[in-house]
Amino acid sequence: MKTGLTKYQKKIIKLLEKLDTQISAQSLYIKLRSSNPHVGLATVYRSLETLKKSGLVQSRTKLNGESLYSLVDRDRHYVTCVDCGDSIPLDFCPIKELEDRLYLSLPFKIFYHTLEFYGLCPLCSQEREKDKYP
Amino acid sequence: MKTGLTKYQKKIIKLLEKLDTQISAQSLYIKLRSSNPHVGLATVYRSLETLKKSGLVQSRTKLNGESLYSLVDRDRHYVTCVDCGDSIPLDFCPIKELEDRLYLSLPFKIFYHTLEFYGLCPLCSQEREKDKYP
DNA sequence: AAATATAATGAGAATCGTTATCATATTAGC
DNA sequence: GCTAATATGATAACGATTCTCATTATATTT
Repeated sequence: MKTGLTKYQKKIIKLLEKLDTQISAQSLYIKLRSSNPHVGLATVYRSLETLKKSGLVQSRTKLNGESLYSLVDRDRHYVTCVDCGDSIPLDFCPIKELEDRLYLSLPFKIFYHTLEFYGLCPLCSQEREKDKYP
Repeated sequence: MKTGLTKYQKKIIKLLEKLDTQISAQSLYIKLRSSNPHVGLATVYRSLETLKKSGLVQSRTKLNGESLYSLVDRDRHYVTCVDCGDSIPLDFCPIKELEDRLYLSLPFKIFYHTLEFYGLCPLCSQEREKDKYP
């Protein structure tokens, strides 16, 4: 057998496929434990690291420093509030075409991209107005 | 005097203007200390946090979890190697127009955006080839 | 200007996600 | 099956960031 992927790397890929959402390493660890009670946290981090380097998994970092992982083909982007940290997904990606052009023009083998917008969500915006005129 | 910015917030803005590059909170702290020997690290983090929330400063997160800060108007983006972590800047931004459209269509007050491409840099790509055929 | 309230600061402890260590277990090559 | 290489688990260590709290500076009131 020569898949190049270890036992847990394969389990993690499967899990990410099933979940079809971004998830933190810690949460992934919890989920993995329910069917593999002896798996260690380090293994999850190591596997994700390897999968990232092999171009199968991508990550984005939340404002609090936590990383969220997903399969590379999830081309989804977010608008994030700098105040409360909440993210809402966008329903389109304007980058695909550009990525293809970059792929040709740079000596870089591009696996994926992240695109995020940061600002104030309606609620936090509203809170600030309240504070101004109490 | 009613600028809304504290003493160190102003110093940090000045410094970021002068540097005209992204910088970590820790490095900013070092630089700030050379002219303000008693400043505390917590103040730097607090100031950056406040400046971010007020839309004057932006940050992006490196693969190792460290945040880099810059003034919001630096519309620069990067291609980052998932292997060595090195980033090279792009000399254009394809998002500006989109951001304006988003600004109108979303109930979000958008301050800035981040856009990053991840993949393998030429060197790391080469290393892997070597490993395959040693 | 003095008195009081409010916000900012500094020093260091605490937190938390992540990474390194190392002994053990598993897998791959022969 | 035997040996070498790789993966794993438990836990310690790490590092960036945040929190705590006593102190200081700033703003507001009198």
